[in-house]
Amino acid sequence: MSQAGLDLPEATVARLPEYLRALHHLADTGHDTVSSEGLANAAGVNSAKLRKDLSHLGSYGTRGVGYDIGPLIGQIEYVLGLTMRRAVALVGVGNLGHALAGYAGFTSRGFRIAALFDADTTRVGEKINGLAVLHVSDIPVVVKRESISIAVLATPASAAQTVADQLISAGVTSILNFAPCVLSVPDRVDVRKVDLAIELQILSFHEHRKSAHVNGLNGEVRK
Amino acid sequence: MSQAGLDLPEATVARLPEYLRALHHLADTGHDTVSSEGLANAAGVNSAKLRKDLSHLGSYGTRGVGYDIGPLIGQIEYVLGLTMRRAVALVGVGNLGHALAGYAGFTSRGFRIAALFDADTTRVGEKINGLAVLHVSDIPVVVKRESISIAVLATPASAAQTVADQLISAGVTSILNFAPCVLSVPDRVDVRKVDLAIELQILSFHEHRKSAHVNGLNGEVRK
DNA sequence: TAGATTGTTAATCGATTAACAATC
DNA sequence: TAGATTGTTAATCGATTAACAATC
Repeated sequence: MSQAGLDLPEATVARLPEYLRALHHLADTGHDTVSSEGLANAAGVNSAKLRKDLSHLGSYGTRGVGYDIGPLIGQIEYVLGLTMRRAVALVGVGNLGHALAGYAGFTSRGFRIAALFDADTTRVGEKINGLAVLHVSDIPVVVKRESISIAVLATPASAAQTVADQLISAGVTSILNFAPCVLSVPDRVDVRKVDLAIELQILSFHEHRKSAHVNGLNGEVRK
Repeated sequence: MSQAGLDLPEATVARLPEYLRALHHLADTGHDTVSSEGLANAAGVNSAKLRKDLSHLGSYGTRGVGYDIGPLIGQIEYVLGLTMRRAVALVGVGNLGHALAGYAGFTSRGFRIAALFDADTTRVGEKINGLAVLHVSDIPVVVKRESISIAVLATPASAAQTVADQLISAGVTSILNFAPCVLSVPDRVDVRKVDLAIELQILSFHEHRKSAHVNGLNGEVRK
């Protein structure tokens, strides 16, 4: 009863890639099976949560023994749609985009950077990892030709919405947005956002709380 | 009754930086007040959630009018601990780390990269944005001297745990981890993880589901 | 069989949301 | 005052967790 159209809780979907990474690591280090406790530790969650998550995929464990690593990798990759290598477009090869274009993790974990775009004509033609940077005006033609459905957006915030609109009308239905702004997109398009400063600000909140604690304050009153 | 030791729901903490970004944008474009509906749109959430979140900070709105942007920015920055510019250490100036070292968003949004480290002696001494790369063996001395409590980890996964241990014993209590691995740290240390391949894999899951839908399948059965 | 471990249940917890009284 | 909008309530929803029966 394992299905692709499977409706999984979003929280589970977000953890499956971490399980997958941990399972690959276990496989690489010579393991064949792993207990929920073992895999949970490797993935940084508790074992009840792990078992609950995996139970949504169907039954890949054996009571008293654990999970068969090989088949479980196959099932998670299948559910995540990683049985094909997905083509990704990257827009914006500035500081961050340039680094993302060279990021080995994309290649090793199911993706292929199929096109690079930038609005700056002086960067067009430049090769990164053997792939030439194209002008953003080529987005419609190239995205269609390469059947690209996923894009990584690494432009300045001021350009992000316009580029997103162009990507979407060319056929992109998933966007990973590194620009610090909110994108407005049709319902059928999925957006995930990574904002590096926001991550640090969340940590800053906890630093602030920790220092209040050290001062023995239960609620350092402002002013 | 605004307090620093304030216990906020984690979900609220994670959204405050987004509100802050939207508020700065509104302030920059000449606005003085904004309604919950207006700010919610700018931040990509619904207005009920926004009002609930802000209610935890105390009362900064006026019924019938909206929120005063200036004071609200001040309050959110205060709660997030951004009234001081926090010193950050960055370890690993490879592909991604080099880009992060030059990321303007860190500087403009409350942080100061105070030290760069790498294990590769051939990179030690190299200057990035005017700051020299130091060897990881300098972590204990420099982290203490500069009172650094936040670190960004952009090393290979194989080195991440060892470097994290060194950072923590030098006094770091918050880590932003870009290495694709789980860190084990004491309870007092906060870790946030950014895994670029995982973000794409989550999008891939939704792509897979969308294509199953197009095929009219309610549950494309496997095999 | 005895020991180990999964898969599932049910209780609990936290987050979201609509609705509206309070109030500017 | 009338209109607008906040702050709060209460219902709902989804996620987490401990515990344990099922079963290898």
